[in-house]
Amino acid sequence: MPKAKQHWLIKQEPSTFSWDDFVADGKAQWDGVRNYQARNNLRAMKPGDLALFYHSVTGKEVVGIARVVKEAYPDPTAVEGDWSCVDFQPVKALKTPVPLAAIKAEKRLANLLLVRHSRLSVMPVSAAEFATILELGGTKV
DNA sequence: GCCAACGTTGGC
DNA sequence: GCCAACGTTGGC
Repeated sequence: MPKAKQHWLIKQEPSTFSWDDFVADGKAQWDGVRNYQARNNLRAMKPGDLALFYHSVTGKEVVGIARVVKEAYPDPTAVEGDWSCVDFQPVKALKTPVPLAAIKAEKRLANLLLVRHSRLSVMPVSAAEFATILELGGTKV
């Protein structure tokens, strides 16, 4: 039996790497993570897992869905330390982006780490939370 | 642009 | 091992 898919949320400033850049490239090496908690989350990802793509700072909204295509491997951009990255490819954009304000207003998302721990850049999301955000975004996988 | 929250660093 | 200082992130 295959294990149930895990769900994640990955954050990026669109001025650095936006959803549009991601779609244009067709894939992304998610490198440069320098936070242990975020790194450990990257390492827990399996190919096929789905991740919400969130624009921080400017935008502040979930804009799309990405799929893990390669599990964690050593981050080639790390000059020192023990860091990892994974590869994603875009699945689809949300029909309607889900802004942070809407997430905060939704009771079912009160425990979302994005709200409770706003500085974490890679975080797990429960299947229910994932489904709720897709519902708010008017989108099905 | 400011500030709060958090992680990391370094002195003791 | 504690804690103050500092840097970074991200919401407002």
